[in-house]
Amino acid sequence: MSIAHLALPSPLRHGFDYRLPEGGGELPAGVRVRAPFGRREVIGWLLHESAQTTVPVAKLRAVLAVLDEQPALNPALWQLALWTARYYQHALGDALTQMVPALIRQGEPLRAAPEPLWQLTARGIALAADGLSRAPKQLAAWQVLKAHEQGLTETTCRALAITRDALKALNDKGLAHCLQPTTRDEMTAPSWPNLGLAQPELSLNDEQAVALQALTQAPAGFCVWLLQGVTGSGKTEVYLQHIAHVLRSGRQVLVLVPEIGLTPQTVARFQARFRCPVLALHSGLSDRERLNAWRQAREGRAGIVIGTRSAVFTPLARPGLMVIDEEHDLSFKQQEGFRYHGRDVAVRRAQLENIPIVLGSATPSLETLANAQAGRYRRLELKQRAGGARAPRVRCVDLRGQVLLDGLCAAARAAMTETLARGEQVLVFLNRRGFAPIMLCHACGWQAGCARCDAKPTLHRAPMRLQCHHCGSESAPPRHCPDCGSSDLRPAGVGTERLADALSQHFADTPVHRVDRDSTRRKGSFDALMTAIAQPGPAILVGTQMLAKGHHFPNVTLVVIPDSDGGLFSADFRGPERLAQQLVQVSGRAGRAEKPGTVLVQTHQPEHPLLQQLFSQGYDACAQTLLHERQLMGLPPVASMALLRAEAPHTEAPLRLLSDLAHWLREDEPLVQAWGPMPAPMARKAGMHRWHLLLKSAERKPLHLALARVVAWLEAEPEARRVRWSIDIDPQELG
DNA sequence: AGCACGCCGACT
DNA sequence: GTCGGCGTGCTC
Repeated sequence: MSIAHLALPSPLRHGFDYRLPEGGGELPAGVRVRAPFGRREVIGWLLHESAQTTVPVAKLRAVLAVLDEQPALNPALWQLALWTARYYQHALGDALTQMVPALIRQGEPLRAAPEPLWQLTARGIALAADGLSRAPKQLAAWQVLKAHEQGLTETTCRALAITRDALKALNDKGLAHCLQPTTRDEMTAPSWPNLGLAQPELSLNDEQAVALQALTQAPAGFCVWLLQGVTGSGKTEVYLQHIAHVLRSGRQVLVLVPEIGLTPQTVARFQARFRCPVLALHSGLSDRERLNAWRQAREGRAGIVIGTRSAVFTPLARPGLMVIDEEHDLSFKQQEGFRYHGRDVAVRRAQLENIPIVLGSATPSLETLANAQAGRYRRLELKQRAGGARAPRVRCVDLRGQVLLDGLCAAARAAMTETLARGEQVLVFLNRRGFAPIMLCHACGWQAGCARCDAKPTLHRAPMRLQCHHCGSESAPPRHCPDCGSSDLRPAGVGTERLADALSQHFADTPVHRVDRDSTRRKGSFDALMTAIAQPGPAILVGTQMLAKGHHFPNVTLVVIPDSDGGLFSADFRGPERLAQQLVQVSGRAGRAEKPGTVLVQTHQPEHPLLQQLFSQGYDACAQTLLHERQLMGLPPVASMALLRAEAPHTEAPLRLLSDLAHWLREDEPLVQAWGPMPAPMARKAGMHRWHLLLKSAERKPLHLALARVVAWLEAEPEARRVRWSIDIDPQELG
């Protein structure tokens, strides 16, 4: 009897054995099968076939159907799936499920039914270039079809920004026609045989040219590059020219960007440059569109795939290069469930596919810097701002003893007034949305608290609500203090909403734009704001994180950071690193060639060594100090770390579980240090009591061996079933 | 994770 | 009387 070992969509971390119908021949690993599982039917993945099983024969059920002839994932991606599940201690079946589009895990065929092909007719080929000069859309379509004599499918046409209307118009004029489907093998040839650039390349400065030269002249095969370029140094132009090089060799390129970076502008920049299909995998795609994109990438029809974290698993028929833009960005780490790090998975993938990968950032993570220093990554630096722009001037303002009005001191207000008077723009970066972070009673000191979390709900004004940003609960603010009955309840502290209100009163003639999750919730409102901001003339932008990433505001010449102290004393050992990155990234939003920017940092700790060093010597020096500190404390990236989280409605069960585990580890695993259990930074969240146990080891291997034992223990332990536990490998935030 | 089974409060 | 709350247990 033939036994199939399957990975099934379930959080259970082991395979399941099934009987396989006889006479099917040897099946390759990685094909999808349909199988009964409990009371339902699921789609699983064949891990391997075998002649025997440890499962009692009576329990075995039969595979219902084999869905694929060929594996869905090529050998490199299949190996990547196995590696990723093992590395992050996650159930393989669940990991595989998250690696493919929803419709693939629901059993849709791997490949689309053959589509009709669009081609130019003989008349279309003979047409002179000015024949369609009055129909720009048709002209563009005609040009693309002319460049692809072998024909293009409708899906590919769409990816090339050709509308159906344009095709129809060309068809009506007898310039193009649609051929009925034939059997074709799209896996073999690129759809962009002669890559033409739709737009000329920008000229490079010396540093950029050196970097590009290094990238393009390197021997083929796996290599990790760190492209470290200060904001405005033209990293993207280096990527684009490197990508052109790879596309010309007929290979495909995968670009990962942070969640906030996948904007229509980013995609447009790629589409404007290359005459090859550019796919954007963004959250707005329907399941069907996502499947189409996946197939196009997998069959080699897409030249460039741009996406966020999960795009790292997009199969490519002819991979040639991966680019991870803003590699330090937190959004590359999935923060729940399958907690993989998109950048680290990408590096492993590049190794398995044997292709180069470029990690780009102005403020590389300490992990990446350490890898570069150890010689594992090759480092390229861009220190000049393109076009001769100067780096912004940074001023620290000592807040001690100063009177603050809506969170701003007199010096900050004066600087803003001057800047606006010159007709320039000001950006105020505040990482707290809402009106005020606290509501308190002026008579007795009572503070509003969240019923379900150890957090203070934020007061929002429009509409007037108390909102907990941690569990999402909302309530109407009380009119009287529940403790003393006083009606003198006051908002304390400043959020973006309050700051924007105050500034529009103070600078009554200046438009004030607020950019945060609340003001950009509606679709398209972010783009509208960006358009408004791009107008010349004085303006004030007040915003959170959102403003710190990706976008450059050429009219902004003053950046004000009202509160930089939070990150200096964070519970998280990565707090200082994140603060340094954030300050540098925000500063980079300001100024351009003829108008250098100023950054004004308000702080109660002007002599704090981190700020001192960051502003006098720059990010690299600061990163060196932080790395040295990590070394002394035995923290990542010098050591390996994993975080065990446990939570339950009452505090005892998770605490006891982690205590037992810590005790057991201390006895049995001398190479692993266990810190805790300790209450999570927010010990109660959404009604759950949360505990952490931090595991650390000088070497990765003993930590992973110990974790495998921990998982086995947790899965067998009946006590653990009443606790929600999870494992976070290389935790990025201890929240 | 699903999806069942199973045993206790407020409704037709 | 039963509709449904979520605790507990199982999935080859």
